[in-house]
Amino acid sequence: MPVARPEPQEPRVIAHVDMDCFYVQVEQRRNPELRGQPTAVVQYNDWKGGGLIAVSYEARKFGVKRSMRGDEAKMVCPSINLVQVPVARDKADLNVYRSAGSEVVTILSTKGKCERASIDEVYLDLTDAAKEMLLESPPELLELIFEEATKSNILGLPSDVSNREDSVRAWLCRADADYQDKLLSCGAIIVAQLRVKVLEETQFTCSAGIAHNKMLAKLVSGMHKPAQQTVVPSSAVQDFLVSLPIKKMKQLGGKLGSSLQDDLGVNTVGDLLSFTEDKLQEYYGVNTGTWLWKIARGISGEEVEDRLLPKSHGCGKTFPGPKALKNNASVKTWLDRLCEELSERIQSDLNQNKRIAQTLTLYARACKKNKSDSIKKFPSKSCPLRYGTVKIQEDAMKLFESGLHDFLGSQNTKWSITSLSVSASKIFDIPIGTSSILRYIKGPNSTVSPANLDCSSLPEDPSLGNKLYIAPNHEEHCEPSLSEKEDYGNNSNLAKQCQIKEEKKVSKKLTEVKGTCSILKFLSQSPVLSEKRKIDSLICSHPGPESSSEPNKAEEHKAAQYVDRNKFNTAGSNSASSSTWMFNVEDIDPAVVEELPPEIQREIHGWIRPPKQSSSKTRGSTISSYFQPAKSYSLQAIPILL
DNA sequence: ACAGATGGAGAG
DNA sequence: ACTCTCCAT
Repeated sequence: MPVARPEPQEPRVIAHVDMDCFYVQVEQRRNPELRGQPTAVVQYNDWKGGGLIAVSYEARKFGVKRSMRGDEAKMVCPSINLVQVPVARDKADLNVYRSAGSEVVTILSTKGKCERASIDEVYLDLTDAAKEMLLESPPELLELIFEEATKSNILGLPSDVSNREDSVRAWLCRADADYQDKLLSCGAIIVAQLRVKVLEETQFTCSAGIAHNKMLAKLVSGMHKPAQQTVVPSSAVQDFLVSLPIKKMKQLGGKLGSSLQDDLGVNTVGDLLSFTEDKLQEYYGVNTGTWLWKIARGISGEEVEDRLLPKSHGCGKTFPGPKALKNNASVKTWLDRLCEELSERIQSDLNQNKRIAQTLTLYARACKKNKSDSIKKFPSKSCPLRYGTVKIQEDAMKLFESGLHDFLGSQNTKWSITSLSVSASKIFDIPIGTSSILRYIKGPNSTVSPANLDCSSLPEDPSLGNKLYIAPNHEEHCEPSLSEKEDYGNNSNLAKQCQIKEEKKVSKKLTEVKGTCSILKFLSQSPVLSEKRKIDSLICSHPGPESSSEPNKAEEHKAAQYVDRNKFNTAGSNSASSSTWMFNVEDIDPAVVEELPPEIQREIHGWIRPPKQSSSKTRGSTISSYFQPAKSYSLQAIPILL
């Protein structure tokens, strides 16, 4: 349910920028012959020509609509070009569109706060930029108003005049405008500039709405398309809203909008005005009631978030009709593919944006061939996200089994899965200072790089367990510098140890480092390092954090340790060119953390999520707890930035 | 059952 | 914290 936000007192300048039939434009850039042609982007061609997900404006003239089938489109528009979405791992792969969207965001985020609202839409808060322009070069003094800006559509301004651009120019420059409208004029000019820049640098056109809040900006960004922008002067708001069909309002396109129509007889936003706030709260609760009352008056306090990246990553596929998955093996096949893609995407998010996802969720839709209660939904399931393709695949499969268990209940009927998806959410920036762990290990001013770590003479004897050897590349390898001393204080056990060892074994090439087993294990296991090194000798035998509390999983965990030796091959598959390494919590020995200096400990604890409440009460059944994927890890992943 | 894929948000 | 439902494109 929508909720009203406190509105800022100061007038704002907000823009909503929407790419015109974006996927089509991306394909047209790739193949310029498609420009100016009726074109649609379609996914999966095999059934009735595939489903349309973007339609060019030339094709729209023929009545081609999104979510038509390719065959239908051909019927109404025989000359249409149907371009297929790229396919990877037997599923649609939208990555080309995602990165094209990023190109646009990069440009649009240069003039103020920018919120990526979707793959092809952003909100901008241009208040500051507009104010600045008003001070330094107010439109009324501008000799040459920016050409594109004069093509704006100004709500409330007669548009059927012969010299439209002149009247727009006059409006943008009028000296007697109130402060708010002057800011909007500046906003319109800035947006026009941005749109031209987007076109120049990406070849993509877009449309935009400029208003005092997000709601109005969004409402009008699509009013004049393609490649146009629309301004909403505050004086035009009321007239514009009164006649607006209620369903056109964002958030009212669904059931709430229908309820407004069917239950209250509200068909336009104007109709809403006759209801008091109390009355609306009575019908729809205090939150939604207040929100409705305000939006009817064009009031929306929603802020533009400063966020250029998505909050989650998901990938899924539907298995309609006869394609439904009917056994565990086929589910596993598809889940593995989906997880592979998801893993790649969170890995590149980590590498490129230094962000970590914490939660893995599995969604599915299922049918029971039983009879009556086939309306029952397949429950979604989440668990801590562990990096590495194989881990994600394993956890996702466990989530599926858990969900299926709940879905079937006690019944023992046939089932079929019509849709599967996995998603990674709760994504956080890696805290600054993260690299201090590696700095610490490497020592100050060290030029040690993974390649310098000498792992060629690692002990063959697994019983050496917690000892690994690292070759310093110069004497001061472990000597804390002045700043490092400040950072870590005097109780730097490891540094001291290193230092002592260094002094003792000054003649020796290898320095023994105690207590850093897990971290060094990680470093030495990285594919960046050596491939010939014996992995077996590196496997530490420290117990997993959950093995004591969940005896029934101890064995499983032990086995997993050995299976997991491949994890870095997948988690860091492109780590040769990457600047980030990941390892999972089970790869770090808690005892190691205690040996680290407080500063480092604090850093690590900053990444630790409080452990979940003991699940033994809520999940009493042995069966269901068996199906639970790893839940007891309090820390899923630790990044090391190089 | 948008025989799609992806994303965001609020409520319980 | 997890799950469900709704909404948008």
